[in-house]
Amino acid sequence: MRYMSLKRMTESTNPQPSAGAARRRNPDTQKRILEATLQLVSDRGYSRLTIEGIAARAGVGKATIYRWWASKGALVLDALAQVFPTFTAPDTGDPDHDLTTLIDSVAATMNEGTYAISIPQLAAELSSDPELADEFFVRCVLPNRITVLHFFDRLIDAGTLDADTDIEFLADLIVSIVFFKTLILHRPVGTSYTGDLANLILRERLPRTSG
Amino acid sequence: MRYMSLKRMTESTNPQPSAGAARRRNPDTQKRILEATLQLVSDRGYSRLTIEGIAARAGVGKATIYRWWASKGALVLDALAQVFPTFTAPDTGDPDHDLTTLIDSVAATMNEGTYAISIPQLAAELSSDPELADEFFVRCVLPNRITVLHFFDRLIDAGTLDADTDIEFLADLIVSIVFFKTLILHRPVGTSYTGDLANLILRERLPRTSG
Amino acid sequence: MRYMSLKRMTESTNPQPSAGAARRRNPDTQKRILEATLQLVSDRGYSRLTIEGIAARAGVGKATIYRWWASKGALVLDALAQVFPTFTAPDTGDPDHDLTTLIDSVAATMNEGTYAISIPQLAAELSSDPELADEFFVRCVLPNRITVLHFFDRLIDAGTLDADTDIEFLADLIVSIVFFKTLILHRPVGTSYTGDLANLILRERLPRTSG
Amino acid sequence: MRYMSLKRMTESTNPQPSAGAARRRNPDTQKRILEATLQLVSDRGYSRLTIEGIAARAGVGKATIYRWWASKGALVLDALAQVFPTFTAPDTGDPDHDLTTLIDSVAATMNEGTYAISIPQLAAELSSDPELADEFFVRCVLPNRITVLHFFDRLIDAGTLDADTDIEFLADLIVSIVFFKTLILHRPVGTSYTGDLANLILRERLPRTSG
DNA sequence: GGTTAAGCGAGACGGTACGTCCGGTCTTATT
DNA sequence: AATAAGACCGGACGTACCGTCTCGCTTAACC
Repeated sequence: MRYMSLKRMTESTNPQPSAGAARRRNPDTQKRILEATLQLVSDRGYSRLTIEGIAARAGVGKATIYRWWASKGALVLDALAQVFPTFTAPDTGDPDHDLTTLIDSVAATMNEGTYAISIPQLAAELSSDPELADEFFVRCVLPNRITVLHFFDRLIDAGTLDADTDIEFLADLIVSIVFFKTLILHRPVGTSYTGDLANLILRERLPRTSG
Repeated sequence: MRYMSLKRMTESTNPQPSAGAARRRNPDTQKRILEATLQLVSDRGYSRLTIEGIAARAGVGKATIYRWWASKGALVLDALAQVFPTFTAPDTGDPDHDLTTLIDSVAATMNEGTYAISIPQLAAELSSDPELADEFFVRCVLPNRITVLHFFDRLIDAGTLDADTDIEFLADLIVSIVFFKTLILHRPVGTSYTGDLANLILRERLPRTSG
Repeated sequence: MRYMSLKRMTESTNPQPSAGAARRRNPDTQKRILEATLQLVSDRGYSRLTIEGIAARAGVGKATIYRWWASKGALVLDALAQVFPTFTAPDTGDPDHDLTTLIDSVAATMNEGTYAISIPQLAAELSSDPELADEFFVRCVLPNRITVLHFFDRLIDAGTLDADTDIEFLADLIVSIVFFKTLILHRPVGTSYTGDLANLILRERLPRTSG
Repeated sequence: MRYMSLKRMTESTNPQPSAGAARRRNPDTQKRILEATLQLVSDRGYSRLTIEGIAARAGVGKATIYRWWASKGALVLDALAQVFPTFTAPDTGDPDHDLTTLIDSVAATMNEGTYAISIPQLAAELSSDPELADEFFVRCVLPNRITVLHFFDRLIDAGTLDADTDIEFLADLIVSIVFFKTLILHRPVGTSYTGDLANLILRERLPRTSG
């Protein structure tokens, strides 16, 4: 294995609500809360989200929410994680096509309304709550990161990439740039950009200006 | 000029408080408010910042703050912009040294307490307030981006980089990765990482694993 | 009989929990609940008493309490009634001594911590719940009132009081003044006051100022 | 002066809201709050009164109520004190008539809806809040007690009562019995009862049964 | 140099949401 | 079948800040 530096692969500490005596939660109630949360976070964004609003929308007492989630951040994270996609990398034999498709699917996710609105604000929350950050990493980031690393593994096996290529760097590279472009700069990542990235990775060639 | 795609170089809309009849503002009062804001944002972070707290700390009425700034975001941005550094690129003739120094200074800024705490939360705010985002870009990002682009200009003039290199891509690349590593993943950007980036830019060589 | 205007001598409606099918109640459980109630009402007073607190202290489910008592008032009343004293009037042949002893024992009860704390607050509850008021009357007031009336009967038989004395008025007089002094004004009823009352009753002589 | 044992004649500590810097209250707001409080306490009784309900009815923020009153009890007391009557004793020369009129007016007040509902519950509150009890005494009880004592003074001057009669006892007697009969037992104090009391006071004659 | 409009501190105010407590009902598992 | 445990909805609690709004006071600008 080439990427076992995934040391943060802690098991999820998530909705197990502390107590030893296995409190019995009502699955229907939980579902209604998570759905209401997703609805409202899409509609209004994380910062205008209120626990009262969620409770009202879900037809639930506020205390029920506080019983099972420690904070607004934990609730939103849980709700997002339920629906956050896990992409799969195609394997057509054409590395250029496969890689651009993979990058596009990452970019598409970042651009999707719900995530575009909620992730920057959630990221702000995570930056002051390491436990929550870990949970986000484990539940949303890690599965996809593994997909990407497996993909590069395949390229190495096929001889497209050198065996000693730092594929974790490549994963970071893709995610950083796509994250920054879409969520911070709010600029679309178009096909030309995707091609530049693929070119950089497959042929170690930095992009040139068209002019 | 190779990077005149800086089309967002709008003039600052900032503390001009709309009104036509030149209001007489007390510079001392403004200073106390901005200082109090910086203090508190460093101590507690953006989200726990309150206008009341700033007013109290500055010994100022709340209305005075509302008179001059449209929102908490505008105030914090203004306060940060007063102290946000403008890096300068060294020019020793050794491209590797100059470039790693430049990247290090960007990374150092991102790691400094005040910015590490406030920028992710401010970024969240910016993502739902385009005008504020523009102002941030113009006052904090643009000057440094110009520095970086000038630096790459020099490398082109010296023949270190090809004349048609997409230096805007290079600037994005550095900022994206440093931003992501430090502010999102909270991982330090050490010398090895800096070297990898310099290597990639100066020699178009992706990093390899040590093992 | 001289005082059969006790028309409110309704039978207790109390802890018969309505239902037809003779529920088998666990006597130990009931006892633990009543004891916890008494404890807590003494410690914290009626208004800071909570059903949850009682259930926790008694090691009992809340539903068990609701099953057997209709309200917090009914529960507290039941608990108090278990321990509320029934005084006995002495019969030494000295009317002054016997009467002052009797009044003192009423006053002493009113001053006892548990009752001093709980009775005013219970009285407030009774004033908006006639059924509960009736129960309180029958279980706590009536037995003692009968004792007092019997006592006055004896004084009439002994010729100390006229045969047509309105002994219900006398009973009201004693209770009213002692209740008001101790529970409303929080002023002790000392021996001088007790003597004044005895003097008024036995010799129809209003008290004079000492000076 | 025959009754200067009114030692509790402390000056009101009431709505002077602590701070030295004389916070400026809006009289209109205060009036709306007090009116809403009176309305609701008459309608629903003290215990079903909520601060939220008062705020809503008065069109006021909850915080405004909490700013000026320390507790529900203090607010209700303030509201009641605004409208609590101050009786005047008639002086026709006929002591029997004057005294029965005076007692009747006390009884009538106790029977009036608003007071009948709120006073027992307020009394319960007072029994665990000595400061509030003092304020109630000073603002509602004391003025009327002085009236009663002045009345008995006149009777002494007129020779109707002995000069050394303990008129404070007489005042207690009237209030105790009327309070107890009306507010605790919820029994009306009719003309026959009033007459008995007057007879007891003016002629030192305990009542006899009619039969 | 006196007037006057502004900036300003202080903080009252109507609101919204917070996070907590408890009431009273209902479900599940245990005894 | 009664119980303990406790989840659940709902309503109110008392608090923190929001952004707006008077108040007087001070101070600079223009008569």
